[in-house]
Amino acid sequence: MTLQFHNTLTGEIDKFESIVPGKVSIYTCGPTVYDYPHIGNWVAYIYWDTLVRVLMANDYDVTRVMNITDVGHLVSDADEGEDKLEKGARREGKTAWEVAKFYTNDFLNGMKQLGLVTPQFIAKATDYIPDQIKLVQKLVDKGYTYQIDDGIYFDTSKFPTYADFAHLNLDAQKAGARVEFNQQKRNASDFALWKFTPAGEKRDMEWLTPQEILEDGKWNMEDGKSQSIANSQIPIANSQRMGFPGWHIECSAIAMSILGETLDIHTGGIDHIPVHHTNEIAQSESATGVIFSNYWLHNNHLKVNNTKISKSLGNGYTLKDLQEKGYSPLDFRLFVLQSNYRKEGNFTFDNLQSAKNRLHNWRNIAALRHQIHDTLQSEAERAKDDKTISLLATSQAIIEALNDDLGTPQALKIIDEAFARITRSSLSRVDRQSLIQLLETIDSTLGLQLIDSTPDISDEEKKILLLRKSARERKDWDKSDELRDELLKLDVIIRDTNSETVWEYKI
RNA sequence: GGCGCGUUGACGGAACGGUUACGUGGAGCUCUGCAAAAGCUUAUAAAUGGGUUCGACUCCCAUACGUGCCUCCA
Repeated sequence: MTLQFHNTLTGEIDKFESIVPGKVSIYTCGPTVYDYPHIGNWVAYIYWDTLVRVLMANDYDVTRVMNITDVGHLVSDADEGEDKLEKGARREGKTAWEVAKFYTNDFLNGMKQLGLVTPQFIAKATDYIPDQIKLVQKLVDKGYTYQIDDGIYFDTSKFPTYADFAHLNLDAQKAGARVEFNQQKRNASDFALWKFTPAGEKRDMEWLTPQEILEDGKWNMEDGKSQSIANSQIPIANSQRMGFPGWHIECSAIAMSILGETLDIHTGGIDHIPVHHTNEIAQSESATGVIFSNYWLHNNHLKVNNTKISKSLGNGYTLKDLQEKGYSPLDFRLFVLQSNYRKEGNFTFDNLQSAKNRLHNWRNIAALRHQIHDTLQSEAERAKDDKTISLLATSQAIIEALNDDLGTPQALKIIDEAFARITRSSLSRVDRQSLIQLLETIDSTLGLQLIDSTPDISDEEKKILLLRKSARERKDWDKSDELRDELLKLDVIIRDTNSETVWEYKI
């Protein structure tokens, strides 16, 4: 099976081909750091992490960029309303910079807990202000922009394919819109590239608006009239017009600065299709004249108890909430992998429990590697062994399942079937090396850390096991049960099969 | 008001125009020193009504319900 993904750009499952053979560039829309991420946010990062792991399993050299939106952009697509970071700052009595730093660290910590591969570039928007200005400059120079009272806007009517990506019906949307648009905008879909700090305000995060991106060195004053900055009546301070980037410009600027004008893959949530990604495409392709990204992958959303997660409803659990209820980030990771990234998921604690149990069972399989010895049989004999052969084929089957548009549910099924073959057979017939190899494949593609999370039992515990073995051999059942209880207290469960005794983790 | 999506068993969740998905949980049986595991069995699976077809969970139409975007949010 070749590597293929559902591409929003074409609406089809497309065979993946990178621009440079063997190398792939990916841009992932990252978090806005003004609050704790909820489980719905994490779903996206888990799926895109799987994408990266699958590409690596196919021997691609992956260069991935994820932005951190640490500059306040506005709360709505209409470029109106309160700024999230400034709002968060007020809520917590901190500056926007402090808020951004705090939640950036929290996010990075969450990534670590979930076992997400760190992107090669984690780009903070505030570190790329000059790049963003440069991109605005380019669009100004090419005539794609216009300036109104509150900022510099992109004229979407100058990008004829604007509606194509999201299959928008702009006229119908305008007619049905329930929000009022900024009356100065030429088209309802026009968006801000650069916003001016409102007169008389001081923001925590603001930068000097370069004269070059302003129209003829003029700007509209509050009375709506254009005045020249050369006018000596205007105080010098006013000529230093402060501003900040619009909502969409950072992703284009960061992506192209680091990865070049055309990316292989751009990822994000489906909610980004109609506005954010549509705007990214418009501004990027207007500036460069070449296609911005060859593949666009979008993850569906997660619901909680069949209702959507939203900040305003306050039903978004955080990783910490899950941990307080006894579920680890990896339990959640397996829960997420149980469904396809394009399907709307539904989170309930029952479902999470189901994933937790599944992971626990898998860990007990992984622990078997400590309990079997390297087989002494020859290569020829090993090749004859069904179990060995099927375990080796399983690794390849997992990768092929994932290659087909990130088929994580199918991959999990393959793992279950392979593990079932192991539990059914006598331990002496399982080849240790091929089990380890399978576990390594699972960990590298799905990030479940089966190997790291399943250490061997202690020497003390092994000693008890041996004592119990001899007690059983002389049919001293009282002693045997006593030793079994002793191990249970140490969180080791044992079970006796026909030929041997197997230990498992209690938790 | 405009545009779109979904509806599979107790729960989660796949594939597929005809063949047991798989997992988690429940019940029963077998095996077993006990326990556990495993194996086997089991519970009216495809929202509803039509249509196409030799045959539909799978394709088409309608209805119901749910839900998403257009407004924060992945």
